[in-house]
Amino acid sequence: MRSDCPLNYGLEIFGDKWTLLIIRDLMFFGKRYYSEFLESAEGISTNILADRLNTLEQQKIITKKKSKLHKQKVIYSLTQKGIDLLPVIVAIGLWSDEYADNLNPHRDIVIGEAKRNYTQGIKSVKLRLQKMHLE
Amino acid sequence: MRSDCPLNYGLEIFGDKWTLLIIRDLMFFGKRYYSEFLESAEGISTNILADRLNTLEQQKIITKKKSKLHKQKVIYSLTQKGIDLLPVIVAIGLWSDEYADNLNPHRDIVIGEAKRNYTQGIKSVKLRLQKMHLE
DNA sequence: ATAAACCACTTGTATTTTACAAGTGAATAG
DNA sequence: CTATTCACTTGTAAAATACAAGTGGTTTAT
Repeated sequence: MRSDCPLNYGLEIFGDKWTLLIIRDLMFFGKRYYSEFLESAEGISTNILADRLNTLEQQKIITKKKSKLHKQKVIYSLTQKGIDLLPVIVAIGLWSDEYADNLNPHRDIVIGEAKRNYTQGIKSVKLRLQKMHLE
Repeated sequence: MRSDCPLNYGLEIFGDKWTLLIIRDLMFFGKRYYSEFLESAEGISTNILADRLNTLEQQKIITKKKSKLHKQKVIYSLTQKGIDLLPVIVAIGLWSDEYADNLNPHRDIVIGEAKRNYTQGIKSVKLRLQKMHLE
């Protein structure tokens, strides 16, 4: 670790161009399989995806388990630590909504209530996520 | 741009291990000079710092101007777009407070009121920042 | 039963980014 | 006039990323 600054702690884990996109896919788009992450618009490559999934598992932000129905499929899920990244993703999304043009508005994902004061929105989406990712 | 996702917009600009640390230094530690950013604990190298400062200026997140008192010094300041990154930094900080050990608590920077619902905290720090960075 | 396709990766290599050390030129201090 | 400060730039080695191809089990189709 480079310092004891909390911002730095986060950045050392997900300070890159891909990690939070994987979290987003788990969080908002309900993706769970390796192949599903590959389909996302940004076009992550296979080795980078494998690397990030491993790091996220080590950091206990996601868990990995084999599907019992399809033995060759691996199911990735968010842990509580992962779900708690929601405010980070929301904050970035709202900032981008404000300053970028021609984006698919973040509002559609976070829902209107969250715009002004998104604490409540975060709580409700969190609850939904906690139920959703049991399998 | 890799996609029209708002999260991705943000990540393409500050999705790395250094950019938000520079914003933090401007925002919380009142740093304004190139040499001051170099002094931070994480140890950014000179070429990376120069590169990030340029990108941030292009993105209109910071402005650059020569000091009138010291002609060899350059003053960096946050624009409104930069100040509005506060919620992102706060969100990362609070997450880290929750999940990392032995960190210098983010609370000390964001102040107690911000913990539960940091919207108000964000507003007050924002106001201070807007006044502070006029020169 | 066998072949084809699927799935989650791994491997190899070229390209890009980062880290580290040193250097530059203008400005200021002694 | 000399030394130091300041904001960088440059060169190069090391690391990370991108792209293409391959691997080894698993499931599907015939």
